[in-house]
Amino acid sequence: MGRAPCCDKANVKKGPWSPEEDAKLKSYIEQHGTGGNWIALPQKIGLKRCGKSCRLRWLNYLRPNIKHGGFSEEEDDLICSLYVSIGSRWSIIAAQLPGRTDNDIKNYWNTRLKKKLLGKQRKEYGRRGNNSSLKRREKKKGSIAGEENSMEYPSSFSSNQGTPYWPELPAATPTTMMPYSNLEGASFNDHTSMRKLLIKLGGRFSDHNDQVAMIQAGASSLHQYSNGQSSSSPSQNPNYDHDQSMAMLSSATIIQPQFGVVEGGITTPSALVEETQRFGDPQRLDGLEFLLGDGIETACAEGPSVNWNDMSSVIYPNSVNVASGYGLGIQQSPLQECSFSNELRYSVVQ
DNA sequence: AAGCTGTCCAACCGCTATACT
DNA sequence: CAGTATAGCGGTTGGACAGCT
Repeated sequence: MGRAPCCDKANVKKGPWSPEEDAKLKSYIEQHGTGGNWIALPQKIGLKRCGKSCRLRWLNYLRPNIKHGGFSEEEDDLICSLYVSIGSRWSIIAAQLPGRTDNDIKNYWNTRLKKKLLGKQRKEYGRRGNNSSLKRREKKKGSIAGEENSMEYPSSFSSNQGTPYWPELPAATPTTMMPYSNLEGASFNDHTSMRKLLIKLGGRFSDHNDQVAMIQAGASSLHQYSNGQSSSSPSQNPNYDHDQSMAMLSSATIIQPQFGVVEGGITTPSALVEETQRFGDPQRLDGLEFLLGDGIETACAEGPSVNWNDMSSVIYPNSVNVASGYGLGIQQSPLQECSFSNELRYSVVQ
């Protein structure tokens, strides 16, 4: 038996909000606050709306300082980076983007960013025109499961169609792992938001090192686009190529082949699939399947849940070393420091 | 001009987590 | 500790709109 509905569905208005409803809700909350009870709120102010609907309307539209549309490139990058690091936890991502709502970011990702990334990725593949297997697959595309499928699962990452294409990356250097510190308004140097983020993630990341590793993953992906330039902030680096960065975020930075196979690390898509199959949490791969190929879906159909750190470590093999303390062979230096904040500062010494 | 198609986004739905009794 | 209520989250839907044929 299911739980009782949160409100009387028959007497509740649905659909778009009228300006009058907006005004009522807004003025009440501005004067009295929510009272800690959204369910009771619509009755108090005479709105024939579900409490959940009121909450959503307030949070996504009426709340002060809400920004709509006009995402900047830096915001794009941050969203991509965080998505790659933590997946579709939109509320956490939104917490790093002042004035943005989780719904907005989610919509933006689903309607634009995902396509943008895929577009860049395809462009990248296209640039490598000599890739004969790619050509074959492109030719074959029409006969495979239709255009939608090819959109979701770029052929070059398809695990069941021959050798996967591995983008080449410059080896990671300490400079490419510089902390993410210059992104205006959404920096991980924002101590408070960082703390909140960590607290929120606490339930999923079992210890401090895991948390730091995860965040480092997100931070480092932003700084690897600079191709080893010492000025690694997008806004500071005169050679920063946004298009290239997006393409790299979509492919190269996610899986880093230069690390090779290391103990405790997984560095190929097929290894990722295998590892995921072992731990088996398809949810953790949601949205990333387009990076990995359609083998994922069947590979992850069953099995117990796995901590996201498992995925994070797969995607960022350098980070897993920080978190778990093995596979040290791939660390860039004996002392690796992260300066998100004093409290989060850490070091790893072999 | 009309119909079709694709895109965008507000809002809903169902689920889990958390708080409360 | 168990049961229930509420908050919050992420996925999905459907309508409005724009562009194309």
